[in-house]
Amino acid sequence: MESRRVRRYLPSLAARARGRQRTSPTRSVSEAWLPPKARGPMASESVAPVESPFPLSTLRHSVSHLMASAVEALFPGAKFGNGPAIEHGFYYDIELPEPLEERDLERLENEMRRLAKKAGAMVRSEYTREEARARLAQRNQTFKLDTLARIPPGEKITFYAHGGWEDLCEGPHIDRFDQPFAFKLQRVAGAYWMGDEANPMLQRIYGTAFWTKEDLARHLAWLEEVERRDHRHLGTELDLFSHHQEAGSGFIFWHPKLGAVRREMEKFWWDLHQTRGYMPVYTPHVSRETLFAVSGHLENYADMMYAAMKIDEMPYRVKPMNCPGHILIYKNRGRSYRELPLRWAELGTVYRYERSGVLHGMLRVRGFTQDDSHIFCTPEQLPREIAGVLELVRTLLTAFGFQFTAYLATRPAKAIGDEEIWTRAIAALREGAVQAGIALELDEGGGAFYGPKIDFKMKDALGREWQTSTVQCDFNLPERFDLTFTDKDGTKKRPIMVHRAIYGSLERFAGVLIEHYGGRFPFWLAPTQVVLIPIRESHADYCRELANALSSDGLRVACMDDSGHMNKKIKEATQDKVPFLLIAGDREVAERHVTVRQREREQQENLPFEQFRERARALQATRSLTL
RNA sequence: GCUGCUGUAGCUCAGCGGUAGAGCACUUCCUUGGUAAGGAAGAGGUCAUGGGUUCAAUCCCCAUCAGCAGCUCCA
Repeated sequence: MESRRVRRYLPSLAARARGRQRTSPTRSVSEAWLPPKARGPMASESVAPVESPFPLSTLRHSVSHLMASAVEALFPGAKFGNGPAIEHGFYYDIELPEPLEERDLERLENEMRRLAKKAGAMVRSEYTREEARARLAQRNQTFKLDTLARIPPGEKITFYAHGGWEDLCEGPHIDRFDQPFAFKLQRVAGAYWMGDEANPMLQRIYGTAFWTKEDLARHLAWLEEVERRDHRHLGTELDLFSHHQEAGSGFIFWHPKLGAVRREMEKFWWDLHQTRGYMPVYTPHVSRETLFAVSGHLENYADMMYAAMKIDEMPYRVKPMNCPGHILIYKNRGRSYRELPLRWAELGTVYRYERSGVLHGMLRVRGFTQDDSHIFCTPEQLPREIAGVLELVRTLLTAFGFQFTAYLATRPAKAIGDEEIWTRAIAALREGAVQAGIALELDEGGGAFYGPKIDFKMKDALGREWQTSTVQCDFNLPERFDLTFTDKDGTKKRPIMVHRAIYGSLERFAGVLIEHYGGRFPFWLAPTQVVLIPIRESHADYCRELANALSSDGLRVACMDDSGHMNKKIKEATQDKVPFLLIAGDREVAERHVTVRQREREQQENLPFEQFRERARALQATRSLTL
């Protein structure tokens, strides 16, 4: 694997790998509830690659060199950092006296094309450390000298050159530039040298390359589709949510249309829980600070918590998590083994400080509602409880049309609780997965310090992966709060606590749903499910009658009975992505029919209203993903 | 938080050192139309906020707030 070999030369790759774990199963309990950024395979990469002796990543790595040489040609004095291939392309980190602008990218592309034509072969040369140092020092390449110094003794030191421009690099590279390939420079952003905040910030130029124009075009089309589905754009376009300067960043205002979606999410969520023996609990948003001292949040999590407020001279805090509240309910009286397991669930809104630069639409926010639940059980009950949670996760994610993968995260280096309890808990997680029939991938050492967990990554309609659901064993909080239950033999024993969230955060899940569906919500979630459009004013009564009937079935219906032209109403409802438009004129009124325009279907159909009504009821009742 | 970019009508965006424009949306009137924009008129802006430079600032400078692309971070 190239990337593995390159890593020694390019330590920023390690940082990249770390960054990627943000969305990977190594996230800790709180992280699981924080919105990661989606990353996903390019649609174009699923297409069979053109026959080539070199993998795509090698081409991209080489094109990053080509770009660097173009930068040096246009901006003499540039100092080069690292320039690896990455998942969807490549980048190069470069220090320049002036910030680059987007229009510079076009100049660079032209220069790259010019250089590629005359560059010919890429030539590999091996040097001694001293020679290499001299070559880099002569060009005053201080970052490269830094990189050179990090190459372990005994390793070969190689340079790759094309068209007279050379770069310290382990390779491998393509053989020549005078062969067909297609590339595009995409954007400029800042990036710390070696990924360390303490280091100077370089300018990172991102680009991508493919062997053919067609592949590149496909990739760019995919990016456009991602752009089209961006929940922030759709949120404005479809009047779903907003945030406000007056309210501060990272806080979401759900508009009525997204409110309707959320109500459906909540209803569905609660239906699933009620039938699985969960009980609802509600806990306050603000508590005395001492509660979070006991829980350890103050000690370990203070950076993420909002400052204390004084009430009656005592410090209070807004909650960053729901668990301490649920624990207080548990501790409110003595507990018997007879009542375990206790399964308590709350849609609990929490507030966490996130650095301003990480906020992102609904996906990373400062106030959000977790679909939080805590299960208090005996060690013996653990496998059964885990199985129950996993089944619930599968049921819920599948209902929205997500595929998912589950990862078992085991004991990290820094952990509390003795070996034995970890071993038993991990065995319980495995056992639960077997019972639920869910395959586990292993994330060795990826558990939280307080217990092992299973994280889920779900894949959306564009193939991007998101982490939402998580199931975590906790040995820490039961200790800290001295939770007990009285067992059969009359002795006090320590329960195990399981934290779990399935949506994770309603904000983030809703944001992902918007992108997953591209704003075309399935019938049961659609903010407006049916729109009625009378052809003439004289048909409005009929339409209102039908609207009332559908409305009494519990559906969200709008009757566009104001004056105005039918065509325009059709256009508006279509743009709102309403699943069904029912149009009625003389013919329909006479026969008690409707003409149905179904979203994204050319063919419209004329059918008895009652028949449509049955169909709508069925779609709603089954939470069907298709119309 | 850091680097860069951005902030003009509800939305998308023009524009300019001499206090502003378009399209859509909105309001009113006309239009009764068989499947994606009927017509006309009107209203709507402290040009993000606060300082500064200038005879004069929406425009130039600084700060703040907010957004965007990344980086870093996310027990």
